[in-house]
Amino acid sequence: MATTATLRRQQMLSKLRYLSEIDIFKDLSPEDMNWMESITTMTTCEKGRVFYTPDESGEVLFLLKRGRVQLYRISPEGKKLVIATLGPGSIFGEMAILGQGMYNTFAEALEDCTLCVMSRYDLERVLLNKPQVGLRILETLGQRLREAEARLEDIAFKNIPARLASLLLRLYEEHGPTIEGYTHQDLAEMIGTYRETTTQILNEFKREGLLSIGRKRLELHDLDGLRQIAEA
Amino acid sequence: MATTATLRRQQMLSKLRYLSEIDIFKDLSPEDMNWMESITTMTTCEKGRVFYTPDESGEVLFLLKRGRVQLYRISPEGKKLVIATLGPGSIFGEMAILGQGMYNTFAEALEDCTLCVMSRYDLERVLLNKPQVGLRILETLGQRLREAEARLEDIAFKNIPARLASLLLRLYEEHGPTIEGYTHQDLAEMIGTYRETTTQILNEFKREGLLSIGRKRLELHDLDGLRQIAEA
DNA sequence: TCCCTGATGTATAATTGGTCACACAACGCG
DNA sequence: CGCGTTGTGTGACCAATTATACATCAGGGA
Repeated sequence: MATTATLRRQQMLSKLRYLSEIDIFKDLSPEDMNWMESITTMTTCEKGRVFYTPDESGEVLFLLKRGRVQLYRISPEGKKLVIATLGPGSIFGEMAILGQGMYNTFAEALEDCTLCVMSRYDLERVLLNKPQVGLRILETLGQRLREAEARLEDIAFKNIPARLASLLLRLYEEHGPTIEGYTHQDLAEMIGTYRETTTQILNEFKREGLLSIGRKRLELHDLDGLRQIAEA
Repeated sequence: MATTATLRRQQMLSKLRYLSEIDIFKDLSPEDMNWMESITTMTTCEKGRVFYTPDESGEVLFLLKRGRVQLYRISPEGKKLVIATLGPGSIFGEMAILGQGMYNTFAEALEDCTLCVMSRYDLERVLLNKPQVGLRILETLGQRLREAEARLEDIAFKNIPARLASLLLRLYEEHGPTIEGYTHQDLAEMIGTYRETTTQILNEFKREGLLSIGRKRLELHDLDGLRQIAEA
């Protein structure tokens, strides 16, 4: 039954991921789209650029059209924790609608990105005129809330191996069995631990035949084994 | 500067708390309100009742009119983690709009509650017809997201004393310097640790003159001291 | 090619916090 | 008032992680 639960969870995550791809504006008419175009500013942002930091106060909403973005926080000691990794179709800076910036949060482009920027005021106008858009936003917000709460549970209940296994399974959903482009450091920041610890656990996993390791490259072999570890 | 940051945070939390009191429907006309009444089911729920469990599949949205509700999850080992404590005006089960239940989550009435229940379908109708309502919901959802992410940060970066101090400061915002009605067990569940550990730390705090302890009762004396501990 | 830098491997001490096992105190109810 | 239940206090022990300190390795650019 443990396995059933995990399976169900995997399916759920797939679905969520799918939902995140939904275009917020997909059910607007062409004229409405034109209107939207006219009030939003479209910008691009090269890979690696940190385009939002806690001190900038701009009350804006970002719509990610292309590329991937990482939101993270930095502890007083300089430790980094990745809060969310967002793909095309995502909305963030939603807190703008609360009249609050993304307190404490940095946003960094993981790839070259295209994004729309809206002011709080314009957002409100759009929402009042095009309720469907509100529904879509509600969906993506709800998704992020669920992910955040799930991670809260993970980090509170699970030990590091379980968290790492969870993470690998999530990455599997996105990338398939070959996960490239992440350093141990990156992985560590996503589960809130040390790079050294991550290396240790990965090697344990390797010893158990769950995966094989290359430079910035992981190959998952035994998904069920990982799922079992992720349970604890 | 550490103190400044904390102060800013406290103010922020106050504001959030205030926002959470907003009535979702406050800018509807009386006729609209009647319409709302007609499509929602109003129920009451006595203190202590667990009125939502993970196995019930009902795709519903709850609107809390009166009382307080606690959302929590239970680990496979039976450990409990409080995800959120909600007051009047809160919305939950929002995941209904995603076509997903509150996976894994229990909802329990901390006090006698009055709540409205809506189906997913009705919710959509309301949102499309009354965009202001969508805005309000977006606000409260955003607030919960922010709280969840803040807790994620806490639990990832801070040690138990810091988390406990944080919690006490949050409770201070709600109850003032005298915090009653919480057992050590309750506090432990909110920060994701053991009752024994909580007792230990509380006594340390007492020794340092930060607070005094009674049965189900805490009296905060040195807020700045607590803030300082909460930083780490 | 050589060197520099980023990435990975490992070992070790120091702590924290989890876990178990009780003793005791306060309250509430018959 | 006595007793069971619930809340609190503490100690011992131990496993998991932190934190620190290097060694090594791979790849890319000068």
